[in-house]
Amino acid sequence: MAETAEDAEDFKPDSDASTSATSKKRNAFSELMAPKPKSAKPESGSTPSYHGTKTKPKEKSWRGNLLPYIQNPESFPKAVIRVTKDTVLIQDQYPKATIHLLLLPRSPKHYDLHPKEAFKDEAFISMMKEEAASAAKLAASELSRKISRFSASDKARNEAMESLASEAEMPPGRDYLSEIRVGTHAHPSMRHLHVHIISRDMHSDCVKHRKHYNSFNTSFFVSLADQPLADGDDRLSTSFQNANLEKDFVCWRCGKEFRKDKFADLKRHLDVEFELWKKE
Amino acid sequence: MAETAEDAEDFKPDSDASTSATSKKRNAFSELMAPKPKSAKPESGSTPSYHGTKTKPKEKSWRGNLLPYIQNPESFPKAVIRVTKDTVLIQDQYPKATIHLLLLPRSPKHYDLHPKEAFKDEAFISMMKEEAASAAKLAASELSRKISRFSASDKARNEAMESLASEAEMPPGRDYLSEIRVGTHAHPSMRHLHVHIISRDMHSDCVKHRKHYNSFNTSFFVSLADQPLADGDDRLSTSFQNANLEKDFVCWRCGKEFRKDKFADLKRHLDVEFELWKKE
DNA sequence: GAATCATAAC
DNA sequence: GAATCATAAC
Ligand SMILES: Nc1ncnc2c1ncn2[C@@H]1O[C@H](COP(=O)(O)O)[C@@H](O)[C@H]1O
Ligand SMILES: Nc1ncnc2c1ncn2[C@@H]1O[C@H](COP(=O)(O)O)[C@@H](O)[C@H]1O
Ligand SMILES: [Zn+2]
Ligand SMILES: [Zn+2]
Repeated sequence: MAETAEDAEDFKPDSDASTSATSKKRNAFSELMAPKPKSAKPESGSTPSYHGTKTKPKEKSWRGNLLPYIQNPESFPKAVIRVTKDTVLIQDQYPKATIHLLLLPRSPKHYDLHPKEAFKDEAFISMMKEEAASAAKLAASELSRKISRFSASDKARNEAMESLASEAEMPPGRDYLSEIRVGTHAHPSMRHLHVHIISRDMHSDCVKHRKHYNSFNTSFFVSLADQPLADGDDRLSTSFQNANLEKDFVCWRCGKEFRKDKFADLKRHLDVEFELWKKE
Repeated sequence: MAETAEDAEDFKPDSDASTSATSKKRNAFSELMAPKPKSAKPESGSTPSYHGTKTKPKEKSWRGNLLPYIQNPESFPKAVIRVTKDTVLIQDQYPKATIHLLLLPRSPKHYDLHPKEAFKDEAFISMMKEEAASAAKLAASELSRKISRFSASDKARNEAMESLASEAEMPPGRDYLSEIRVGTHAHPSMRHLHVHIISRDMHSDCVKHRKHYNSFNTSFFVSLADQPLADGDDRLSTSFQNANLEKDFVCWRCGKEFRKDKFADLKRHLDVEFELWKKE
């Protein structure tokens, strides 16, 4: 999420476009959540320059770090999950939950717009909702792959699976899709339009500070289903959103509250919740 | 480890004596590495007070947080692994590796001394080495319990185990004891004498900054076997030890170096090494 | 020792 | 956005 409304920015060169925050295996789809170690930089001059003139501060270059995935998805086989006519689906490089993907529209006409502007385009929001729905199904099945073995509600189904039962006679099993959330941050930090496809758990080493948690667990997180937002929607208020990031914490699972200066306590609580949640 | 040599300290009350940094199960021995959620404070006035007079700055009270384990081990059933005539063995509350225990001597005559002083006592160092050797075996067997299923060198042995072979016909298996290190920090932060019993991996969420890594992976970590140190041993030099904490990183497993301002890179590398190491 | 907060520099 | 470094306050 962006630092805090209307910030003036310096012109700074950027470092690497794609280092990873986690490790283990490598392999885009099958290893859905495993980030990557180093990897390529954007190939060409992907960041326009305005420096020299007085007013306009040059945009920080790291804000453009999602563009290479759009322009050159084949260069990021570990990160890119799917490319369709209209979108690129990637692994978030600093996943804030067990599953965390980003859906990027390929249309230059839209990818440079702020979500609230882009989603006014009816055909565009409609396309994005469809692509996101399909991405969410993918995320759900990957979540299932990761935690089904701990799941009580999947027990019967998994046993039927073992005994090679046919789909028709298999009990339904856990609804993983309901654990996947789809939406944008009210104040994105990364320039190119992206929709988060994320599991609810917030169990990740990459959740390191208050804003990480609150940006996904307050109204700062805007469901794609709510787009386009009506004029006057609270969520369009900058001060409202800045305040959301500074709020006390509320556990996504049980509603327990933690003072905003008790992030470490929240983290320990999330660890416990994660274990229980897997077992649901 | 201590902040940096000879520091002047303010008089401050302490908060909680025993919160935990990890989560999951609870159960001292069987769940060797699982820390604890809250737990008791020291019962009585365990911290002496000198305030009032001019020079001596009152010791920070958190430095006394290991004392309750010694004075009242039965109050910490999740943390305390073993109590013998001479020592208390506990889980480190912020484990810096897969296995991380602390061995605390019970003798008030020794537990307040700096390691370099205490270990001059021949009977004492001898006792501590024996207790530590036994604690290390315990740590090794717990390490085995945690990672043996990934281990190539344990494969044959584990299969023999499955088929209920007798110990005599079982292949030897991995030497976990060689993965356990035993020693003290050159400048401990916690007041009461404690010996670290720690697996080599440094794979832990609690390893959060440079000093965490370097205090266990430079000469700042003093093997118990090297005690008592000879007069004139480099490791008794404060400036030498302060410098150790500020050094570039060296991977414990492959020797790869990382600039000291690349801690995040080191962490990613340690994640990779951990996966490979488990599979040895 | 752990943890929160603020601040550069990428 | 991530990451390093310094600084209180416990
Ligand atoms: N180079 C990158 N590749 C992939 N994801 C990234 C990269 N840099 C940042 N991110 C993620 O992009 C998201 C941007 O968040 P926001 O702009 O607040 O919606 C965060 O979830 C980051 O973890
Ligand atoms: N309350 C506590 N209970 C158990 N271990 C602790 C506690 N506080 C700190 N520690 C550990 O004690 C060790 C002290 O390190 P040092 O004084 O540098 O040898 C570190 O490994 C800490 O994680
Ligand atoms: Zn909860
Ligand atoms: Zn290495």
